[in-house]
Amino acid sequence: MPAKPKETPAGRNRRLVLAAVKALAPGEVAGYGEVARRAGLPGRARLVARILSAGDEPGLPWHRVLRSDGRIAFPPGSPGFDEQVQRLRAEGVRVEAGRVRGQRAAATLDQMLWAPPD
DNA sequence: ACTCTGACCAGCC
DNA sequence: GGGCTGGCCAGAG
Repeated sequence: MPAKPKETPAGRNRRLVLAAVKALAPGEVAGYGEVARRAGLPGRARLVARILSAGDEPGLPWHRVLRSDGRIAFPPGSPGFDEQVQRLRAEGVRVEAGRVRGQRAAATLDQMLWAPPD
């Protein structure tokens, strides 16, 4: 076989992030930081945001990724905002005023850090 | 190489 | 709950 496509660091990170997002089950939501952490890239929340904004990878459940406070990342009223809300509701996620109420939406930091394992 | 800009986050006040 | 600050780092100009 010809030359192997030598994966760049950026390409590797992208692959890890995409995998972490794909791992989210329908109805499950996670914050950008949480996704980054699961991808083995703690502190790289912004990288996750950038990768999602690229919009590649068809079928990627990008709508399951929220800000750490449970809010939609898009400005309220924007096309992306509306679409994300619709997709989430279609999966049974409760969304009110741009805020996700699903149990696992990382309610508050306190709960996130001290929440008992279910 | 340098500056700006982000679908972000956590710590503090 | 709200506002500011510093940290993160990859593209674009």
